[in-house]
Amino acid sequence: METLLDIDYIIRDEKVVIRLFYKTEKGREIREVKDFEPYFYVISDNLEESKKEIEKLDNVKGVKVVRKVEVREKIDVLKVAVKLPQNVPELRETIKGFEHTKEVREAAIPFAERYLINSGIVPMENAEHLKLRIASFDLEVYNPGGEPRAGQDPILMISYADSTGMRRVWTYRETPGIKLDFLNIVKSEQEMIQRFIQTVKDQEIDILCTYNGDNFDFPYLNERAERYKIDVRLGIDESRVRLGRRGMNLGAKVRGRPHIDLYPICRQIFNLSRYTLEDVYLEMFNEEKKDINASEMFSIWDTNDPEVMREVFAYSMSDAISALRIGLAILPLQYEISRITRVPIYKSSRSSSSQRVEDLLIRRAFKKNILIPNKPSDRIVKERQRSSYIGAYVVEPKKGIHDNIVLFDFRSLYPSIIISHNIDPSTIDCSCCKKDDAFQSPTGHHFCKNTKGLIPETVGGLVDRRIQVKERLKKEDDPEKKRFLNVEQQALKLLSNSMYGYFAFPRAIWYSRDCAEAIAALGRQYIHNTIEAAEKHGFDVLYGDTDSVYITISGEKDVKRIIAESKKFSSEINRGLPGAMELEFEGFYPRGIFITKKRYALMDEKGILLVRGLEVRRRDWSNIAKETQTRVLDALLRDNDPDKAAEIVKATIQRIKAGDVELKELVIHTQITRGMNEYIQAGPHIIAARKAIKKGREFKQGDIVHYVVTTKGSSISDRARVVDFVGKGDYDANYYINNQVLPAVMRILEALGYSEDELKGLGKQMTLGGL
DNA sequence: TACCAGAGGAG
DNA sequence: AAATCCTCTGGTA
Repeated sequence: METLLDIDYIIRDEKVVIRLFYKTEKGREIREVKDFEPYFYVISDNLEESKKEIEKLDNVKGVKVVRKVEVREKIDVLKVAVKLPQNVPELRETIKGFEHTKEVREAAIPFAERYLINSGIVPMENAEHLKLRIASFDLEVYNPGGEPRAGQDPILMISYADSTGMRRVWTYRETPGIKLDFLNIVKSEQEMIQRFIQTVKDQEIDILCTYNGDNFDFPYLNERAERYKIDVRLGIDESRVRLGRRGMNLGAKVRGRPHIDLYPICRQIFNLSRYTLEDVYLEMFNEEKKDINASEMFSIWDTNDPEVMREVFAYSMSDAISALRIGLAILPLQYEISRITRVPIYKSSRSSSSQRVEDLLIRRAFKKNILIPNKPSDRIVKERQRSSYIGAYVVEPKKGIHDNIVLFDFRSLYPSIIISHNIDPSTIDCSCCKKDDAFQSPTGHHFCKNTKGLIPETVGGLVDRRIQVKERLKKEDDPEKKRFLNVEQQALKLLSNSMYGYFAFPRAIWYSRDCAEAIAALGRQYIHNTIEAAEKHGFDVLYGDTDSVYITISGEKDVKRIIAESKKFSSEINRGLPGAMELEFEGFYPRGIFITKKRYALMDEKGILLVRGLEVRRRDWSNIAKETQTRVLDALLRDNDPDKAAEIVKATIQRIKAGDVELKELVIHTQITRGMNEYIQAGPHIIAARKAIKKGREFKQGDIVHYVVTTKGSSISDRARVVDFVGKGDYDANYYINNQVLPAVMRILEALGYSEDELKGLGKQMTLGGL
């Protein structure tokens, strides 16, 4: 048994050698492949001439005519084998200029990846059975000037935790009287770094986890190590950690011992207000983790108070332990994505959803002998960005409270449309099929009924496999195996749900606006028809969005009858649907309130509140407003008690006025979505961030600003401050009453049919304190 | 008051 | 570096 952890290539004696980094039952193994040549394809309008011309070029090892699939035809192209991977880009440019060349293809696939595609090897296979050794580490650094500068501020501690149970904090400060079994005091920063590196090797670690290691820990470690002329040789082949560019950010690569940065993964899979290690830990395990404000690290270190130092060492240790625990929880899904897309985990763990879909499609295309299209040029991308199309349909809700609500939705609507209608760039408007009825082609395009497209086949594969996994899941009793199967079905769902968005993504290789548009149009037809049928059936349609419909029978008190009628209805609809499609009875809600499109709340039979779109779901509203809104919803939906709701609002306003609301209830979290200088209109979060920058804090695109509206300043933006610079009690009570709590609760009361005057009175009265 | 930029959610 | 649909806020004229 073995698992492929990483792959690369080296040049030895002017020959290219692929290296496969395996973990086997016996340990680590680097296997070499020496007979795999770099190659690419040339489409030519004169194969003979092109072949002769290309054969004369330096570094070309062979040219042969091969048959490949292009869109829906088989065509002959030239396969050009070359000496070294670096010859590919050179030769591509030369050959592009040749008279008969129409296009050069597959000349931008990285060589090691090319081997992986062609060999069909599945990375991370058996990863769970081989008991991989996982470690995590974390640095604490000196930071007297606010943000630490690696050029001058030393690393103070390195914490380390691994799956064999080893725990360490290395430091070089003697603190008398402290005995902690994980604490290891060494002579210098240099020795600390060396101990860490040696431990990773001695422990034979397979995967290294960090929390933000790409952009902090590894770059910092590298720079500090460089000062001492130490090489951070953590690679299995004794190579250094390499910092590569990944778009705007860095990526720290450890050869053969994949480094997984958990921070970007957490940002991708969780939707939180903050993404500190503490917040993510709380979200995942519902446990508080020890936290020390990083900006205080230097003063703590300088003071060297034994009691405080003990806390800091414990905190440092908890960082590594938490990161390890998060890693162990998150890695199985990452393994699975790596296996399904067949991409090494270092890359797949850092991939966007469009990249993953594309990786999968490229591998499927190779299997089907399809010639892979080139990436679109920037000019084409810009052109594609200009065009838009009509997407999903949203039903105007029947506003207010309703009882006995049934929810139907189409199971995986878009994937099932892609499969059922064979939607693919290569099947669109084929000449072998006739244009069908309007339902089949609402955008005027039709899709081939004879030949399955690459994308429908791929989505079909994912969906079928998911059905099988779910079947196995049902029969499985072993909880561990159940977990693996559940992760597998999650990964399959993730990928099949990304396919529609991929079609409309301007940088996609298999971009097709027409396909995206057709999928959306068909989606609208299915939901429209369902709504129409529901109304004909005597249901009241309360709301619907994209693939869902909320219905009830107004005046009907008999819940059993409503549910029975609903089930009858869905099976009736399903009889008329194509194979892969299904309308599901999703749930029953005794009570609910619809405010506007995409904003509503439901209470289920267990009394659990389900809220969509309202302020309580948004990170850019304060907790005080969100909490109050939740309590008001609860009073209305559970207790049917508007007076109680009003009391809640009054009490909250009193608290705000009294000035004793905690800052953390008042913080508003808003992301910086563009460059700090690109704003035409800067909102409060940008103004707050600019003020913090003047005080030495760093803010960049992608960061979330955590701010409070204080009393100092004229406009709201003027009054907004980053929370770390706000003193206790320094908040603008009027803002939190009039711009946070009241709007959030009024919206709900308004939908209940309170007259505007009543509400104004309520609001005004409350604002003025005439309670 | 009307409009726009900006943010973030739903599905 | 997935799409569109939609609501709402705060700034500006």
